[in-house]
Amino acid sequence: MATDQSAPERTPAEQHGYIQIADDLRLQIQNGELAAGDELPSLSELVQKYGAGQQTARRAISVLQAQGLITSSQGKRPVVRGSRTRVTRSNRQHHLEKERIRLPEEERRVQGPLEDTTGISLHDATLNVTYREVVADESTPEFETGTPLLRREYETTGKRGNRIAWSVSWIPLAFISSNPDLLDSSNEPWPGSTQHQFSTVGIEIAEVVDTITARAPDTVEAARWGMSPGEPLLVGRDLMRDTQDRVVCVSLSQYPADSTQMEFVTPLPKADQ
Amino acid sequence: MATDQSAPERTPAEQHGYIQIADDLRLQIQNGELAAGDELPSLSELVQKYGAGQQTARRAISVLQAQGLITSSQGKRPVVRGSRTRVTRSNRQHHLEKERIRLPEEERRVQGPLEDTTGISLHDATLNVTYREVVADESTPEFETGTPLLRREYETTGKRGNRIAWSVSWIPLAFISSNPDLLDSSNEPWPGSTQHQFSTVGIEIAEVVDTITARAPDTVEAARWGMSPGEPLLVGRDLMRDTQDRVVCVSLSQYPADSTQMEFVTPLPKADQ
DNA sequence: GAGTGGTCTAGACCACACG
DNA sequence: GTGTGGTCTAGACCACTCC
Repeated sequence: MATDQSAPERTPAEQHGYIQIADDLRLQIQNGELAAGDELPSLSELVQKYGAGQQTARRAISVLQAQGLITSSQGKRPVVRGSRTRVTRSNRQHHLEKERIRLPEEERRVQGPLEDTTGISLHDATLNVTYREVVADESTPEFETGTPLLRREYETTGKRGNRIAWSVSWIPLAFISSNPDLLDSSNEPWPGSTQHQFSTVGIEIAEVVDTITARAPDTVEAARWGMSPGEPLLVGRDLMRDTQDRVVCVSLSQYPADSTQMEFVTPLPKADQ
Repeated sequence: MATDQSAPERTPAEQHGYIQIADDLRLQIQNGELAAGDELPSLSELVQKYGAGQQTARRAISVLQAQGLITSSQGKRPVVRGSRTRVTRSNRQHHLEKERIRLPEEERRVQGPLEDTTGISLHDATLNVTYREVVADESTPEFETGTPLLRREYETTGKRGNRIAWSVSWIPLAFISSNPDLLDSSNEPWPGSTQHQFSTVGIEIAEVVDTITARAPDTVEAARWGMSPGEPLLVGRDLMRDTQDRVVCVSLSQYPADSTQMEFVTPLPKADQ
């Protein structure tokens, strides 16, 4: 009976063979029986141990990979993934940038925005900036459709062309056209933050709203970031409001979740006595 | 030649058949040629169109599923997933809770923390609270190992037993043992927030730090939340500091990324003139 | 060269949806 | 009952790693 499905292993709780194998291995990983860096059993060992076909064992492995618990590559046994150290991206930065606005340019340059947000020094990375004039459409619902915008795209890539950081921002041209320097991408990296750029046209930022969510990357995105399967992409959409309560800048940024964490500090006013 | 791999379709750019099929369909989805709710071609149609084996076509479908672009179920063709509306979880809440502390109990009860954070009314949901006394270990690195803690677990489930919200928090017993009501889970849901609970023992919260990341759920988690494949889990770790700069509470919370977004508002101090 | 995972084909049975 | 996806087996070639 070549295709007899009623294998003796099957229990009502664990309906499918590949899930049973995957769960068994998963528990070993979560228990610590298999520690980070350890090798998993080879496919043929799994086939023998669980009495399953090779494709079933393969599928179990691919489930664990999708859950981000293991990595696997050709010619080598699958390996238990360790937790990577994450770069912290904090909203404390918003405050620091505001304080730095009034420093002279030399001091503002000391540590640029790239180091701040990525923790990576410029020696190993290339920043690529693209400015383009566009009009607001459904991708920028915060602005009325048709509003002329400056679209600035920042991509930081590592030595091997892998993406390290990426963001886009949109600013209504009307707010910044009074300072032509702001429209010229050859002035990047600007010594200071977006907040400082706004200060040169008399706009003061009063509030930043960050909205965070996450999603699975598609094939192209995963390849660009060098992400391993099972690793989500953190997606942030930020919005800056000025002291007149106008939305002056919207930005979209992405980070691989296994190497990034976002931190938000909320100071609470002291209770009045 | 049954196992001849050099199919005419293969180009150097698209090395593998299943990736080629998946990418082709992905582009159709991202272009809008296939809109949310539309059915994908059936497996046999894909087999015919791409001249591939059925398993290859299946694999392409499973890639799209892992990317969160489609849903698929037995007996029906795969369907393009629409973007779900997300519940916003905001740090504005931290401020609001602080203001509510001094209201009389009846007014505090008007809208409970559950509605605030989940947007779901209590009629459709069940809140399950578990209190336990534990000691600090490696899961609570913010406290010295061995410190006695109160561990409070909150699970909100929907009508069909599906998890809607979940969090755990740890509080050093020394801070709250002076008010025995705080140690008794039958007082839940407490009329007001954790901030209010601390106010009953003379502790005022000065700062909340939220740290956000994301990861793929494992089999059990995905089943508990009723998450579809390819949907990441947002994980938050929050920390409350009091006016004496002591860490008084640590909590861990999880949400399905496709139905949740986190919002953080950072007000910036006005520049002094 | 042996071990091992990655991809692919061919063929089968089962479970579910829909008319 | 027919269509359709979900699971499984058996067998094959390829690509990579390591000795």
